[in-house]
Amino acid sequence: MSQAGGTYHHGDLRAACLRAARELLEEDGSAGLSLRAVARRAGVSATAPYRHYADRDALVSAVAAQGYRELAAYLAAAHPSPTTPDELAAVAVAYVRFALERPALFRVMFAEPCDPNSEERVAATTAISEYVRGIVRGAFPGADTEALSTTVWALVHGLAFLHLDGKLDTSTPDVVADQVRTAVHALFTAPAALPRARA
Amino acid sequence: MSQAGGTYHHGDLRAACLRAARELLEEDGSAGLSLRAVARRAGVSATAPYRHYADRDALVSAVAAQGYRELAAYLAAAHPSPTTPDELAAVAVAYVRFALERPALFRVMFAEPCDPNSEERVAATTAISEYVRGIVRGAFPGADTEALSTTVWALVHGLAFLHLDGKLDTSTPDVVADQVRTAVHALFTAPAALPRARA
DNA sequence: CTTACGATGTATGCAGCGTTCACATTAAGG
DNA sequence: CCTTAATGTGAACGCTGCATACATCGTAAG
Repeated sequence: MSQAGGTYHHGDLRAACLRAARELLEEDGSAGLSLRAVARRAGVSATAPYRHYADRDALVSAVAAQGYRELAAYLAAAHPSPTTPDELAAVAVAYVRFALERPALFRVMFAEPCDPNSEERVAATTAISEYVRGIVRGAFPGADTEALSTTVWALVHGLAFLHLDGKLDTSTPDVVADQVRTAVHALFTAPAALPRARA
Repeated sequence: MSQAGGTYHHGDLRAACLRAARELLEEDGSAGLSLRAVARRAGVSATAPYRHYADRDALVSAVAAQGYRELAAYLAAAHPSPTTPDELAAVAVAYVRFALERPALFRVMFAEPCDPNSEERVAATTAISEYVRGIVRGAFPGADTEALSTTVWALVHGLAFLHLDGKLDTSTPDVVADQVRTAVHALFTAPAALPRARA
């Protein structure tokens, strides 16, 4: 099944479309991600992808979901289970670096109106949300997990987007990393004050 | 000049296109923002807008720039020159509310690859950047203004985006406002620790 | 072995989009 | 009044997403 001769049936068009979409995304940005271009790259007729994706949005959602999974892996690789502020900052740096290394993908993941139709996409996003929550819970058992998770995720996410939009200095990766570390440390020098936050 | 009969020359097509674009954005989201739709709404031929905007991106940039100016005014209206954490939190709440009230516009402003070609757009963004810096400088004279500005803007910006993408609870405006206030206060209970941040 | 069937890919066609170009109309100034 | 530059029009090109009807193939029952 996985072996495709290449005559009429492709073999695994679904995966091939995803691959092609990722490539187009990196090459031409999200503007170049068209179903027809994907089909061309996969060496298949323009309408063939519709057998595997209901419409363009479905393909985009699949790409986004894959991006979420990769992001989770990327963060986990930065540090499996951070507890100290330094370790947490390392994960934050990884988050921003992920965004800057795959800007188009990151935009597809977050900057587009996310329809709650795609189960795959929703699952992937809640997974990363849980991941952040888990980290905060482990690192700051006394704090209001919910509020603190929101705060730290928002901070890191905002840093990623502002860098992506050129609103902050992105001259070198080191500069970026320092900005992120500074911001995260600013947050966690006052964990004791948080537990009183509203639910 | 401003009075247009309506015969052949429109009178102020440039402004009319902007208005139409804003309306389409609110009605159909950014997907519905097409040059042809703008032209139709302005009661003009499909190619007429090209006399005033080089291409679609130029129109979008103009819309974004207008959004930036409105955002600045919106924040200033929340509090002219905040100094206490509470006042600053009020501005932050306004920022997020702006995003949630005009989601499509906010996405156009930030979620799209911002080409540095549009002078108007760059000017508007640096203006708001300076605005944030000014607030931080006034509220926390002893801190590292640059780092702290980055941190607070990123936090608020991230909150806005996560809310926009449905990653946080947006059931009621009050819930949102509380989340924002909590996050901002978490930041500013530890201002004394910040001055040692790198430049 | 044959045959029918479901899954997969193709061909065609429609409407909408951004953009270009040649042309029409008009307001403004010498 | 007549020229000129600015502004709006119309047709046309290639691209897009998408729906529909058709072709091809693996497979499994008879």
